[in-house]
Amino acid sequence: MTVPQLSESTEMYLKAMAEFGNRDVAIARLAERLSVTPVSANEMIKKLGEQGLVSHTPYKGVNLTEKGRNVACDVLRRQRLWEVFLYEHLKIEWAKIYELACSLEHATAPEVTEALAVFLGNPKTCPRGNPIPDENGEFTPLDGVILSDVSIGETVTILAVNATNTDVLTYFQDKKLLPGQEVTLVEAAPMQGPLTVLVDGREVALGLLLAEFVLVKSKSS
Amino acid sequence: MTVPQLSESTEMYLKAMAEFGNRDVAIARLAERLSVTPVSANEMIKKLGEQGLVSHTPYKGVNLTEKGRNVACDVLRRQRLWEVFLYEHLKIEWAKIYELACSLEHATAPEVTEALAVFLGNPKTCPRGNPIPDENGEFTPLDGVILSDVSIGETVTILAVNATNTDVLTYFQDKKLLPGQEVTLVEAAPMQGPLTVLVDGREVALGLLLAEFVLVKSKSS
DNA sequence: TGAAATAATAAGGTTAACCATAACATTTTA
DNA sequence: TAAAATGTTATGGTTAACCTTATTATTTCA
Repeated sequence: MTVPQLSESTEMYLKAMAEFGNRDVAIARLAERLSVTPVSANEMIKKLGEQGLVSHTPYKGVNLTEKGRNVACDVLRRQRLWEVFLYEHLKIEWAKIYELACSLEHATAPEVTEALAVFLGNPKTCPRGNPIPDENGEFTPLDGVILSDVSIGETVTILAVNATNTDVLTYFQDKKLLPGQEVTLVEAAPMQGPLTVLVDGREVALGLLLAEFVLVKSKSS
Repeated sequence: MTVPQLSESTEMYLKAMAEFGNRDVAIARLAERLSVTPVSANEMIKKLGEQGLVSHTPYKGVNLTEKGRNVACDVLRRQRLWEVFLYEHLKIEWAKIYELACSLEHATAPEVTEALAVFLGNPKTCPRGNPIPDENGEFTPLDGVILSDVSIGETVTILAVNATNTDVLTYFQDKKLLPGQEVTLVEAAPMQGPLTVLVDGREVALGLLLAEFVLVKSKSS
């Protein structure tokens, strides 16, 4: 009790936008991601705009303002620190930590965030591979490409898995598509068909939408 | 996100009632404790009654039903486990842990609660001295008396400090009135005047309302 | 026992964050 | 370039948990 200056809902909108990257996002995409109707998202974006947290260009999309981005980075920091704790210390299943950490993040006072960071040894990345912003909101974005942009035959290492939905994460977990894992792109079916990748000696078919969640690093680069 | 079946508000009402002990509590007391108006508390109690969580006898008070008590014990378990974590592992100041743990408790899924208990080594008491219910909601109530019931000259050990307000807790912390501490009752001023207790070689004056928060164990018993 | 204190209820209001439906505006694309 | 798709706004509605200001009921105690 008595943590939030900004509502949980506000934090979720800002975090979702940050996860989309530093670019204009269609309100409809945001709405999808947050499981609300586009109308609701529109209302909310209007309020966030009035608070100077986002800027919305009609028919173009929304993006975070600097103020909004600062808040978002703080939320991401809390989220990802809790992910580390749940995974490393509580031994909770990889696929579940995103959702569980998400609940905790909104209930976390700054004091707890910083003490947690110290306890965890100021980790740089979360178990899903994403960088953890430092106390000033700074972090080095991952340098990688999405799996669907890799060429056939190439072998790459997974840097991060950016899904947030537990079912999707469970699928990645089952297929061993986890950060650090080496995968080889075997085939890309035509007409937006699935990619076939070789993971740990086994072939896995991945729809393009799923493949977009996977950020990889070429062995060469 | 996606933790609560019962609202945070519901959990707070039930927890507060559990903290009052297994007895009828005046709705006005509850309202005070939760910082809401008696009218609001009445409305809420009515709803909780409809859900079978509490039973209210007009002009007598409210108490938890068995169902309500089970929920409350679960909330207390989460609360107190987080207190242990914040105090023992994150090294957060004793006086602040109640409030910080309170925020976290409502965002904690059963899975996290149990993993946390294991991580902490299934502690039996929280840093404020209160027992932590086990996963079935069972716990042994403390066997002690409140400080204001101790006789003059007696030396006792503090079992628990039941305050929940951070300012009050800070006061106890400053005066070293913490679980495990030995204190001697020196004087009880007349007309509901303060108690004077000897703590760690220093005399401390404690209003009766404050003294009621302190549960102690006689050296003899 | 009757007045004061306390408790309960009634009535009407607020806020945040949703929802649906419908109308209107702009952009994309065939 | 017009129709389809997408995005925006308008309108009105819901829910939970609060609030205030009465009014009414019960209990306590002088």
